[in-house]
Amino acid sequence: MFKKVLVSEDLGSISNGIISVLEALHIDNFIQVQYCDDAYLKIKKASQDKRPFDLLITDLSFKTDHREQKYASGEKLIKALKEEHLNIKIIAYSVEDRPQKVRNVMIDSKADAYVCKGRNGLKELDEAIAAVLNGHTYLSPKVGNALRETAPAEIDDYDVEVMKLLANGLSQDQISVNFQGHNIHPSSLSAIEKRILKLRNHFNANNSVHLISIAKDLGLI
Amino acid sequence: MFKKVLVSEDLGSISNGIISVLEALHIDNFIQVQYCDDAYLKIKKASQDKRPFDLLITDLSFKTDHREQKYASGEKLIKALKEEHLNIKIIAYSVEDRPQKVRNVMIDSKADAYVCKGRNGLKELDEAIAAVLNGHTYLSPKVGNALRETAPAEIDDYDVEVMKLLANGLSQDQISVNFQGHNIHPSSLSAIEKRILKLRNHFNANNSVHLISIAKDLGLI
DNA sequence: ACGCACATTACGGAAAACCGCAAAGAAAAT
DNA sequence: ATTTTCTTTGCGGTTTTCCGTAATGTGCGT
Repeated sequence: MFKKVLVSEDLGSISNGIISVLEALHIDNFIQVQYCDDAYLKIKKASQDKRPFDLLITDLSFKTDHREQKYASGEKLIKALKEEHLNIKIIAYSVEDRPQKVRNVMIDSKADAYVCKGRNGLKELDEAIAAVLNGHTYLSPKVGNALRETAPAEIDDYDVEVMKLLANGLSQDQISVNFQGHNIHPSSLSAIEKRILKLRNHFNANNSVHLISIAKDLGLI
Repeated sequence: MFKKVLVSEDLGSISNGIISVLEALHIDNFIQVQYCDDAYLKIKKASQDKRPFDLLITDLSFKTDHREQKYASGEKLIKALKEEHLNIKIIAYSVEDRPQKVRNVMIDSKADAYVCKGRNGLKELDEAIAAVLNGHTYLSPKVGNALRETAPAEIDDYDVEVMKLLANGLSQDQISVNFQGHNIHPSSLSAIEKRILKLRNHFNANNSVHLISIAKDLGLI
């Protein structure tokens, strides 16, 4: 079983739940942190001291406050740790259940498991720990098909930026000018139009207003 | 101190946290449910049996699943209970921190306290229980000024309906037709235009997209 | 160098949004 | 009944969005 676990989660009430799972598994060597940066520093330090953590359970979204954070989200933390190929298993524990998000975390950031907070969250977390321990990956049943689904035309950073500017009240023309000013390409009005059209089709939106409404609901912007 | 408490919250890990607070207060007569409808039924039943609950701690948003729910959200549950003037105190416990939402829950649904989930959520929950016990209301510091802010009273149901339809992708023309079909007045295209203009001015929005983006952020729609 | 696929830009027309002002209607006051 | 005021509707003109299509550019393999 895992010997040393780090729990990164800013809501005190939730980490309580995680810890009850750990205790049920007789894991008593665990530490809690509330910021991604703290998690990163503690893991690095422990590794250098030859007393490494072997499991990280982390939330994805953290409320921002006054403290400046280098790793603002769980994804970034996970990706950073995995890129240093530290020998640590990572379980993402999030309310987020959108396939796209799950894909990002599992494929891009390379987490070992993705557990959805929900009615069965703690039970699934328990299962995830067992799976990861045995070198497998794990996905909550709710998002189990996220990786198999036909990857829908990716929504990339460019798309998100366009939608953000739209939501901030810029006209397509202004977005074009904005992109030219920031050397972002493509930047022509025509290109902006085309991209918005692609997004509208992708989300089955009738018009720009509808599109931004949907994107907001999905938490894309 | 409260004698009998109901906790309504669909995320198991969070209700664990709530319960640890209750236990610290030596309240051991509590029941957990994961659906608003269950909460309503249990409270009604207990009241009829002359063993009423005297405190309800409830989340606001519940993930939907296959089960049809009469009360889909915490607000509706709170409002229904308060309208029957059962003698029960109610604390809303939510991640939501938008003033408009807080106003709705406190003023419209008539909750006794509003606690934001967050780093200090459990501590504040503890304070809220104490306040409510003494007949006071309580707001998390983060949303403490939500009720004092200049209430945007001039946004009425009609305005909200217009914005909802806009957000759902209807053109101003289609909204006009929709209103005529539902006998809502005014319904002319010109009137819709004028209303949207008023809303844009009110929220300092550049255009309809911007308006709907703002309205979503404020929780109006 | 050439052709080919794909990305980007350009353009023109129809629809919708945006904007100001005027006409018509309804309600209230005198 | 008439005036006054406010609400609702109508309308013309400009800008922006929407949509199809065409032209240009760019990278890549042969």
